[in-house]
Amino acid sequence: MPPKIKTMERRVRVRFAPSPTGPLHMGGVRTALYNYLFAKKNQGDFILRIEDTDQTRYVKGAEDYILESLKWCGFQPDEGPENPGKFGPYRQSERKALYKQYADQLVEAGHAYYAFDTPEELDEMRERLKAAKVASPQYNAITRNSMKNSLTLSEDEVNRRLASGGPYVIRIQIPRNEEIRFQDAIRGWVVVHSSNLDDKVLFKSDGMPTYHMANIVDDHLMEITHVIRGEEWLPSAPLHILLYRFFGWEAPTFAHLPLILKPDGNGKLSKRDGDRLGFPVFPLEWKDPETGAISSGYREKGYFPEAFVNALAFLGWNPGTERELFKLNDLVEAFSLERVGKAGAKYDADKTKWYNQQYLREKSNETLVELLKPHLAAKGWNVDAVDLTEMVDLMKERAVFVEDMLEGAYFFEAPSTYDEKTINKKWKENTPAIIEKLLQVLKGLKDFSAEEIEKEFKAFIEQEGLGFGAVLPSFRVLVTGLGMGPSMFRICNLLGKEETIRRIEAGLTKMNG
RNA sequence: GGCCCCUUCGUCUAGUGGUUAGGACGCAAGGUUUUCAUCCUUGAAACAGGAGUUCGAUUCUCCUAGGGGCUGCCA
Repeated sequence: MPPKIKTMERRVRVRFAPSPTGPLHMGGVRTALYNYLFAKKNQGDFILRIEDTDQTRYVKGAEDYILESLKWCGFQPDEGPENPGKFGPYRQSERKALYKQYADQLVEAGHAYYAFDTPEELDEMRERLKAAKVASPQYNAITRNSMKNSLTLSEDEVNRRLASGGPYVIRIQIPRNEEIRFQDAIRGWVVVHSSNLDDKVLFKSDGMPTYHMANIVDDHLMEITHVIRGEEWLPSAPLHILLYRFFGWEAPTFAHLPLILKPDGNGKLSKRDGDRLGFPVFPLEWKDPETGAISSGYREKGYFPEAFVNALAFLGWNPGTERELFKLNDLVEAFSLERVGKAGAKYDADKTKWYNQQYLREKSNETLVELLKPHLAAKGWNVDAVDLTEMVDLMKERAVFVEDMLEGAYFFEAPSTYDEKTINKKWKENTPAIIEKLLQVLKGLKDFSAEEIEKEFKAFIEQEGLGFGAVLPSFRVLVTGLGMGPSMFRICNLLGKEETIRRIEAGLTKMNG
């Protein structure tokens, strides 16, 4: 036998398919991230498709929010509503006309049927089954026989109802007794018996397809090769497999991602968690158009996108090495679906802060100055007199966020209060006299460099027979108002001789008074 | 309730049929530092439980427990 000819590998195409029902939360961002990483790793396409088939849940601004979030994170779709490829349109609402024929096709083939039951009748059926202690009350192979549909009604009646223009839905007809199996890229074989599936609505009475229908049709038409989505979709994957089979289409590879869980109690992290847990669940700040309520975002909280993305990537995936710091392009290189875990991961907000600290320290002083400037401007400080590069160099080691460097307020204005704890502990009876002497030493300095100040300071305390602890804290608090901070000598140098002396004199006066 | 998925330090995780079960965050101690932070060193901290397979199971199988998801004309 000749060897099997290996067909040309299809170009990898993945999609991120959020519904615009509000801001995208971090779980959604991670799903988008993994899709992007997988696509880029395999030289494929990352597609954004807006799943807005539920017109009642549409939220204004949500789509823009999604786009902006992806942009902030650094992974933008190769095709999407904003930059259509040849598979458009990329909003399902704009593809509406397309779906009906596929639903009809299924009806004709005997894989789907019309159903006319009202919502009340459906409720009633579920209640009845519940009362009868049926394990899973659902519209299925058993119950559909006692409902109003094209399987139970006469052909005439069905035609009459359809012709009347009255509401109807199209439901899939799940086969009675068969095992549906598929191989998930993350979980291996998943097997479900068809008797556990229900006759899901494929086509709604408002003329829109449901997610199940639209997602299969669009993934096929858009030539999606891999469906990478959250684990919450796992239970409906068999339904999707069945649909591919009924249409006679090749199913894409499925990969169901583990969920991101709340760090406290239990359950998956959800939009509703907002700021309740002490950290944002959204990439960007979101203002609810209805209530005006604001939910904080990582961007506005001062997180770097690379820190946010790095932290997200490591929630459920790891490279198998001990390296922790990966920027987006590093992630692309290292990523593989095989290394995605199966179990849900509790989100650790502290770890994200740590990532932020790492990335902050990695940035150049010049970059940090630029990032800090808007914050300084907001404070209304005159920053011209201060060497900001030096200031940032002093402050960055102790900062997690750019904004933390604002602790160095004393570079721009003399302290108005003095840290009480330091005063109580360090300001002794003889302190004014010591500071007075120190002041004279400083006044006598020609060279006000940090090195020179340090040298003279040390000589001074030695001569006086004092320890650092007896002088420096008081010195610091007079100049900066604080009991802690970076090198005093560098601070003085940065402030300049004149300003340093002025502050000490002012402080001495204040303390004596 | 039913169905499906999952289970290594507090958290994120690496790992192998025979390892001192490794790393990171966090925590604690010590060192450096005038101080805080940084940095360095050290430490405490895990294979859910029970059977089975095996010379040997954290690793393979089954059961139990626990956790999670789904159970809509929502996605």
